Amino acid sequence: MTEKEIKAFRDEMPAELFKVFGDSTRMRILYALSVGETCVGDLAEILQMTQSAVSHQLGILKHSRLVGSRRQGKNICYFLADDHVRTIVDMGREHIEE
Amino acid sequence: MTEKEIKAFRDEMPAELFKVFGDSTRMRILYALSVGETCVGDLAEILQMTQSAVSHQLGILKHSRLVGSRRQGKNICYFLADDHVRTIVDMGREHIEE
DNA sequence: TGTTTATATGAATAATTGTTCATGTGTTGA
DNA sequence: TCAACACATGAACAATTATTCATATAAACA
Repeated sequence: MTEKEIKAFRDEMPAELFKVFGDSTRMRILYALSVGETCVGDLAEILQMTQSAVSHQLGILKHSRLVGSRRQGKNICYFLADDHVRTIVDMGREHIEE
Repeated sequence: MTEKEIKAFRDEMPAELFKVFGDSTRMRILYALSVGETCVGDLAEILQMTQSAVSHQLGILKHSRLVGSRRQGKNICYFLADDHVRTIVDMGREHIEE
Protein backbone atom coordinates (compact mmCIF):
# COMPACT_ATOMS: atom_id res chain seq x y z
CA MET A 1 0.00 0.00 0.00
CA THR A 2 1.44 3.36 -1.03
CA GLU A 3 1.69 6.43 1.17
CA LYS A 4 -0.77 8.14 -1.10
CA GLU A 5 -3.28 5.39 -0.59
CA ILE A 6 -2.76 5.40 3.16
CA LYS A 7 -3.44 9.12 3.18
CA ALA A 8 -6.63 8.60 1.20
CA PHE A 9 -7.79 6.11 3.81
CA ARG A 10 -7.55 8.80 6.46
CA ASP A 11 -9.75 11.16 4.50
CA GLU A 12 -13.44 11.02 3.96
CA MET A 13 -14.55 7.92 2.04
CA PRO A 14 -17.65 7.25 -0.04
CA ALA A 15 -19.34 5.71 2.95
CA GLU A 16 -21.64 8.70 2.66
CA LEU A 17 -23.88 7.07 0.11
CA PHE A 18 -24.07 3.82 2.01
CA LYS A 19 -24.95 5.83 5.08
CA VAL A 20 -27.99 7.16 3.30
CA PHE A 21 -29.13 3.63 2.51
CA GLY A 22 -28.21 2.49 5.99
CA ASP A 23 -31.24 3.82 7.78
CA SER A 24 -34.35 1.68 7.94
CA THR A 25 -36.71 4.63 7.71
CA ARG A 26 -35.14 5.80 4.49
CA MET A 27 -35.09 2.28 3.09
CA ARG A 28 -38.77 1.90 3.86
CA ILE A 29 -39.43 5.15 2.04
CA LEU A 30 -37.48 3.90 -0.96
CA TYR A 31 -39.41 0.62 -0.94
CA ALA A 32 -42.68 2.46 -0.93
CA LEU A 33 -41.49 4.64 -3.81
CA SER A 34 -40.37 1.56 -5.74
CA VAL A 35 -44.01 0.55 -5.93
CA GLY A 36 -44.89 3.92 -7.38
CA GLU A 37 -44.77 7.65 -7.01
CA THR A 38 -46.14 8.67 -3.62
CA CYS A 39 -46.86 11.97 -1.91
CA VAL A 40 -45.58 12.94 1.52
CA GLY A 41 -48.82 12.52 3.42
CA ASP A 42 -49.41 9.04 2.07
CA LEU A 43 -45.87 8.04 2.94
CA ALA A 44 -46.41 9.24 6.49
CA GLU A 45 -49.54 7.12 6.79
CA ILE A 46 -48.02 4.02 5.22
CA LEU A 47 -44.92 4.23 7.37
CA GLN A 48 -46.78 5.32 10.50
CA MET A 49 -44.58 8.34 10.93
CA THR A 50 -45.20 12.03 11.39
CA GLN A 51 -45.27 14.18 8.28
CA SER A 52 -42.32 16.11 9.62
CA ALA A 53 -40.10 13.09 10.10
CA VAL A 54 -40.90 11.89 6.60
CA SER A 55 -40.12 15.29 5.12
CA HIS A 56 -36.78 15.42 6.86
CA GLN A 57 -35.78 12.03 5.50
CA LEU A 58 -37.07 12.87 2.04
CA GLY A 59 -34.87 15.93 2.17
CA ILE A 60 -31.83 13.74 2.78
CA LEU A 61 -32.82 11.35 0.00
CA LYS A 62 -33.36 14.19 -2.42
CA HIS A 63 -30.12 15.88 -1.50
CA SER A 64 -28.37 12.58 -2.24
CA ARG A 65 -30.14 12.44 -5.59
CA LEU A 66 -31.82 9.14 -4.76
CA VAL A 67 -35.30 10.52 -5.25
CA GLY A 68 -36.91 13.26 -7.28
CA SER A 69 -40.10 15.18 -6.69
CA ARG A 70 -42.76 17.07 -8.58
CA ARG A 71 -45.82 18.98 -7.56
CA GLN A 72 -49.19 17.54 -8.43
CA GLY A 73 -51.93 19.87 -7.36
CA LYS A 74 -51.67 20.38 -3.62
CA ASN A 75 -49.39 17.42 -3.12
CA ILE A 76 -45.76 16.83 -3.82
CA CYS A 77 -44.98 13.42 -5.27
CA TYR A 78 -41.69 11.68 -4.74
CA PHE A 79 -40.22 8.98 -6.95
CA LEU A 80 -37.02 6.98 -7.27
CA ALA A 81 -34.40 8.97 -9.15
CA ASP A 82 -33.16 6.27 -11.48
CA ASP A 83 -32.74 2.57 -12.17
CA HIS A 84 -29.53 2.42 -10.21
CA VAL A 85 -31.47 3.23 -7.07
CA ARG A 86 -34.17 0.78 -8.09
CA THR A 87 -31.63 -2.00 -8.39
CA ILE A 88 -30.44 -1.48 -4.85
CA VAL A 89 -33.99 -1.34 -3.54
CA ASP A 90 -34.89 -4.53 -5.39
CA MET A 91 -32.00 -6.29 -3.73
CA GLY A 92 -33.69 -5.57 -0.44
CA ARG A 93 -37.12 -6.49 -1.76
CA GLU A 94 -35.93 -9.98 -2.62
CA HIS A 95 -34.66 -10.25 0.90
CA ILE A 96 -38.14 -9.48 2.27
CA GLU A 97 -39.93 -11.98 0.10
CA GLU A 98 -37.95 -14.96 1.32
CA MET B 1 -49.56 -1.54 -2.52
CA THR B 2 -51.02 -4.48 -0.59
CA GLU B 3 -51.72 -4.54 3.13
CA LYS B 4 -49.09 -7.22 3.48
CA GLU B 5 -46.52 -5.00 1.84
CA ILE B 6 -47.50 -2.04 3.97
CA LYS B 7 -47.00 -4.15 7.06
CA ALA B 8 -43.57 -5.23 5.84
CA PHE B 9 -42.59 -1.58 5.50
CA ARG B 10 -43.32 -1.05 9.17
CA ASP B 11 -41.05 -3.89 10.21
CA GLU B 12 -37.32 -4.02 10.20
CA MET B 13 -35.84 -3.70 6.72
CA PRO B 14 -32.54 -4.89 5.32
CA ALA B 15 -30.97 -1.52 5.91
CA GLU B 16 -28.79 -3.39 8.38
CA LEU B 17 -26.20 -4.38 5.81
CA PHE B 18 -26.04 -0.92 4.30
CA LYS B 19 -25.59 0.44 7.79
CA VAL B 20 -22.45 -1.62 8.16
CA PHE B 21 -21.03 -0.13 4.97
CA GLY B 22 -22.28 3.30 5.98
CA ASP B 23 -19.48 4.15 8.37
CA SER B 24 -16.29 5.66 7.03
CA THR B 25 -14.09 3.88 9.54
CA ARG B 26 -15.41 0.51 8.48
CA MET B 27 -15.11 1.41 4.83
CA ARG B 28 -11.51 2.44 5.36
CA ILE B 29 -10.85 -0.88 7.03
CA LEU B 30 -12.40 -2.68 4.08
CA TYR B 31 -10.28 -0.65 1.65
CA ALA B 32 -7.15 -1.56 3.51
CA LEU B 33 -8.15 -5.22 3.50
CA SER B 34 -8.89 -5.08 -0.21
CA VAL B 35 -5.17 -4.46 -0.74
CA GLY B 36 -4.35 -7.55 1.26
CA GLU B 37 -4.74 -9.43 4.50
CA THR B 38 -3.79 -7.18 7.40
CA CYS B 39 -3.46 -7.66 11.15
CA VAL B 40 -5.16 -5.52 13.75
CA GLY B 41 -2.12 -3.56 14.87
CA ASP B 42 -1.18 -2.61 11.32
CA LEU B 43 -4.71 -1.49 10.61
CA ALA B 44 -4.63 0.71 13.68
CA GLU B 45 -1.42 2.35 12.49
CA ILE B 46 -2.58 2.80 8.90
CA LEU B 47 -5.91 4.28 9.96
CA GLN B 48 -4.44 6.28 12.84
CA MET B 49 -6.85 4.77 15.31
CA THR B 50 -6.51 3.02 18.61
CA GLN B 51 -6.25 -0.74 18.59
CA SER B 52 -9.45 -0.93 20.59
CA ALA B 53 -11.51 1.10 18.17
CA VAL B 54 -10.27 -1.00 15.28
CA SER B 55 -11.10 -4.22 17.09
CA HIS B 56 -14.62 -3.06 17.84
CA GLN B 57 -15.25 -2.24 14.20
CA LEU B 58 -13.65 -5.47 13.03
CA GLY B 59 -16.04 -7.25 15.35
CA ILE B 60 -18.99 -5.65 13.59
CA LEU B 61 -17.57 -6.47 10.17
CA LYS B 62 -16.94 -10.05 11.16
CA HIS B 63 -20.37 -10.45 12.69
CA SER B 64 -21.82 -9.23 9.38
CA ARG B 65 -19.69 -11.80 7.55
CA LEU B 66 -17.93 -9.11 5.55
CA VAL B 67 -14.50 -10.13 6.77
CA GLY B 68 -12.86 -13.27 8.01
CA SER B 69 -9.86 -13.75 10.27
CA ARG B 70 -7.14 -16.24 11.05
CA ARG B 71 -4.36 -16.35 13.53
CA GLN B 72 -0.82 -16.05 12.27
CA GLY B 73 1.59 -16.38 15.15
CA LYS B 74 0.88 -13.64 17.66
CA ASN B 75 -1.19 -11.66 15.20
CA ILE B 76 -4.67 -12.07 13.88
CA CYS B 77 -5.07 -11.32 10.21
CA TYR B 78 -8.28 -10.06 8.72
CA PHE B 79 -9.35 -10.39 5.10
CA LEU B 80 -12.37 -9.64 2.94
CA ALA B 81 -14.90 -12.45 3.18
CA ASP B 82 -15.70 -12.84 -0.51
CA ASP B 83 -15.84 -11.27 -3.94
CA HIS B 84 -19.22 -9.75 -3.30
CA VAL B 85 -17.67 -7.56 -0.63
CA ARG B 86 -14.74 -6.84 -2.88
CA THR B 87 -17.07 -5.59 -5.59
CA ILE B 88 -18.63 -3.07 -3.27
CA VAL B 89 -15.26 -1.92 -2.02
CA ASP B 90 -14.00 -1.53 -5.56
CA MET B 91 -16.94 0.72 -6.33
CA GLY B 92 -15.59 3.06 -3.69
CA ARG B 93 -12.02 2.65 -4.85
CA GLU B 94 -12.92 3.93 -8.31
CA HIS B 95 -14.49 6.91 -6.63
CA ILE B 96 -11.21 7.75 -4.88
CA GLU B 97 -9.08 7.47 -7.97
CA GLU B 98 -10.97 10.11 -9.91
C1' DT C 1 -57.63 38.23 -0.44
C1' DG C 2 -58.12 35.11 3.35
C1' DT C 3 -58.38 30.41 4.67
C1' DT C 4 -57.37 25.76 4.27
C1' DT C 5 -54.34 22.07 2.93
C1' DA C 6 -49.83 19.98 2.06
C1' DT C 7 -45.15 20.19 2.78
C1' DA C 8 -40.67 22.14 4.52
C1' DT C 9 -37.59 23.59 8.04
C1' DG C 10 -35.00 25.29 12.36
C1' DA C 11 -34.12 24.20 17.02
C1' DA C 12 -34.45 21.13 20.90
C1' DT C 13 -34.62 16.54 22.38
C1' DA C 14 -34.21 11.59 22.11
C1' DA C 15 -32.04 7.68 20.36
C1' DT C 16 -28.37 5.49 18.25
C1' DT C 17 -23.71 4.52 17.43
C1' DG C 18 -18.56 5.09 17.64
C1' DT C 19 -14.58 5.77 20.64
C1' DT C 20 -12.01 5.55 24.83
C1' DC C 21 -10.46 3.48 28.99
C1' DA C 22 -9.55 -0.24 31.77
C1' DT C 23 -9.02 -4.82 31.83
C1' DG C 24 -9.49 -9.73 30.25
C1' DT C 25 -8.02 -13.69 27.21
C1' DG C 26 -4.93 -16.29 24.58
C1' DT C 27 -0.29 -17.06 22.45
C1' DT C 28 4.73 -16.84 22.22
C1' DG C 29 9.18 -17.40 23.89
C1' DA C 30 12.61 -16.89 27.77
C1' DT D 1 5.48 -21.03 34.36
C1' DC D 2 5.95 -16.22 33.84
C1' DA D 3 6.46 -12.04 31.30
C1' DA D 4 5.53 -9.75 27.10
C1' DC D 5 2.76 -9.09 23.21
C1' DA D 6 -1.48 -8.89 20.28
C1' DC D 7 -6.10 -8.62 20.32
C1' DA D 8 -10.96 -8.65 22.39
C1' DT D 9 -14.48 -6.78 25.21
C1' DG D 10 -17.66 -4.40 28.72
C1' DA D 11 -18.95 -0.05 30.44
C1' DA D 12 -18.76 4.92 30.34
C1' DC D 13 -18.55 8.74 27.50
C1' DA D 14 -18.70 11.43 23.20
C1' DA D 15 -20.43 12.25 18.86
C1' DT D 16 -23.69 11.70 15.47
C1' DT D 17 -28.20 11.28 13.68
C1' DA D 18 -33.30 10.78 13.74
C1' DT D 19 -37.54 12.53 15.60
C1' DT D 20 -40.55 15.87 17.60
C1' DC D 21 -42.48 20.36 18.16
C1' DA D 22 -43.49 24.73 16.64
C1' DT D 23 -43.76 27.39 12.87
C1' DA D 24 -42.90 28.95 8.02
C1' DT D 25 -43.92 28.63 3.07
C1' DA D 26 -46.56 27.80 -0.93
C1' DA D 27 -50.38 26.43 -3.66
C1' DA D 28 -55.54 25.92 -4.11
C1' DC D 29 -59.92 27.47 -3.72
C1' DA D 30 -63.89 29.83 -1.60
